[in-house]
Amino acid sequence: MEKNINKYIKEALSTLYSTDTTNLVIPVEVTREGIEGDFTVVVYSFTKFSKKSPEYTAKDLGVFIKSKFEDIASYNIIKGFLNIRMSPEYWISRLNQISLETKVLSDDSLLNHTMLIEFSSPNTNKPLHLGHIRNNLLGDSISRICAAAGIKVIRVNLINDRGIHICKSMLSWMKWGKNKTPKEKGVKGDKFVGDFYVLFEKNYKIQVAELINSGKTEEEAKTEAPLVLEARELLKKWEDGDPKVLKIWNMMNSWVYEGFEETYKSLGIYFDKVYYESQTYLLGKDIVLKGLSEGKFVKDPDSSIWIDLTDVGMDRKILLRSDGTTVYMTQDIGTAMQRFDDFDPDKMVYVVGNEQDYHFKVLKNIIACFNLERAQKIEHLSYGMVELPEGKMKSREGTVVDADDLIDEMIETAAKISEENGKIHELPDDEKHRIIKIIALGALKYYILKVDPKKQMVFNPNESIDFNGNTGPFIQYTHARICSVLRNAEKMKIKFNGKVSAETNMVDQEIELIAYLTRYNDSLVEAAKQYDPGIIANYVYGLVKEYNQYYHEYSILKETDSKIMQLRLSLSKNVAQVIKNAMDLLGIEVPEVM
RNA sequence: GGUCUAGUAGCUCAGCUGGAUAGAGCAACGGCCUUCUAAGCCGUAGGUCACAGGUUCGAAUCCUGUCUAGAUCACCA
Repeated sequence: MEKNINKYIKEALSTLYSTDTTNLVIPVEVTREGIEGDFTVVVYSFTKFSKKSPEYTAKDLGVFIKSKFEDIASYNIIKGFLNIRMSPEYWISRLNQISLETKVLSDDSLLNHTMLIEFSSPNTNKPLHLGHIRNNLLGDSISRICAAAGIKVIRVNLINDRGIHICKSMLSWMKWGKNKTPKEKGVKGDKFVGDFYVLFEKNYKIQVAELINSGKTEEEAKTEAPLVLEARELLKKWEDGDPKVLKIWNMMNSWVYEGFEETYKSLGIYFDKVYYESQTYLLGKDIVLKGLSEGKFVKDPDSSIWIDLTDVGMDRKILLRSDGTTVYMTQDIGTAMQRFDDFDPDKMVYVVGNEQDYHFKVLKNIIACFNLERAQKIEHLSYGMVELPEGKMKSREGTVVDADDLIDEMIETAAKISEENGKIHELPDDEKHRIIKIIALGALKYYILKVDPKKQMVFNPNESIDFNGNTGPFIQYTHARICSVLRNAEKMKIKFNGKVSAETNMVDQEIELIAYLTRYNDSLVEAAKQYDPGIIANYVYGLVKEYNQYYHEYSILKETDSKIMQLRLSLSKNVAQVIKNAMDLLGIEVPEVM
């Protein structure tokens, strides 16, 4: 909050009541609407030092700081609340300071840290869907936020490129693919492979039904269906390194990666390093075997290997199957250790849905068996699922919202709205498309990122994402509008010297805007600490609302007092800059015309 | 059954490390474009902050219990 107020109150407390203020937290807030003042100190907790009523305590403090510090213009007291008004000179100097500031002042607890963050982590048998979009956007935005707060960020993707699910797609293609490639069929690579996965499931289901009809139980049918047996055989061949199988595997995966790459590109997402499960699962296996020999794990009579976590209130968890093949956890152990070796980060953050809370608890415990320090660096950024109004998305019921389709729809809507309301008609086509895409993605990203990551969120595909109100385009629009004003100022040969005179008359709204601008740093640091882009989204929305009211009420370019005009230009310029910076943290671009 | 999340306006969400009168947007209704971009601004209406206790000067916020919803506890990933 406001460091000066903090300091002043502490000085007042120690002088007036000889309070030891070293570890004291001073509750300073922004004064609420409708009450005179800029900051409010809640004094109830100080009555134990003053031995006086809240009102008298507030009065003591008010008198002290008013007489001692010239920043303080006035104060008033309502019950236990000391409302402080800062001097206009103070606010103007703050505004001029912002204009000069380029670097964000971060928190010591964040600087010089290295953070490795894993996000996206797709399977190679399905195209990306709405759930992945939330994951990707969160990972991207948090990476940006932490980097802006002074943390060294390494973005990592982990591709789940092996396992029975891949074999199903492969088998399906080998049987019914007629040797066709995505290019020949004109289909995006990940969709192409995904379709074969669906085809497999379809035929598998038919086989299961037939077996049940011929008298098998459901469980028997599911494990004995010829297709699933073939898929297992394929997996075995893959693990044995059969060159023919590996060739198909490589080919199909490369199709998928091409498709993913396209989706990442349209979302504006990138990684510093990509890990593949196929390259870490054996390392995980080695670590498990080592752990077994060191007595950390136990081997069952059927020779499956387990960790027993009943001491810490959890269950037994399997680490290696009885046939010696690896499970999901095995590779995650390997990947984690590999990354610690590769980058030695201070924090290792996993952006993974909350359905895997238990998995990461167990992972932490397993890593702790080998290296306690490393285990403590692991953090699971657990985010809530995206649900449809009817409930969970189910691929079987065809209710999955495809990522590419959603982006395309957003672009279509943005184009329509721009056609109706926008000012981009006279721009060249490619520029027009660029801006439409910025708006479409702005709407989508803001919609998803403004929600607290921890919370489950509902997405209704029938109601398109809004472009009015608390939305990305609304914020982008305000930026474009300010840019327009500044362009006009230039046309009118109005000079903006970048500095506001200390004698400028200000209205309350102007002070409020300055105060809002000064809070950008706090939001950034808070968002970085909590891994919550929603804090940034809320902040920038509030700023924009405030500015729009002001913009509506006061003219900038028609102002006759030149000092006031400089103030308004400075405010506008700073608001535009902060919008740009804040939206950048969300991975959203802001257009200068729209 | 155990564990973990969550429940705030018709809908989608803020607010939650206790502070003053619980906020936005959407949807509904009514105003404001010959005036810097109306994707905007102003107004009306909409609430037992799931419920019940407790803690205290003060509780949407903290604690306990209950109800509801979701997740998880696999030789799936």
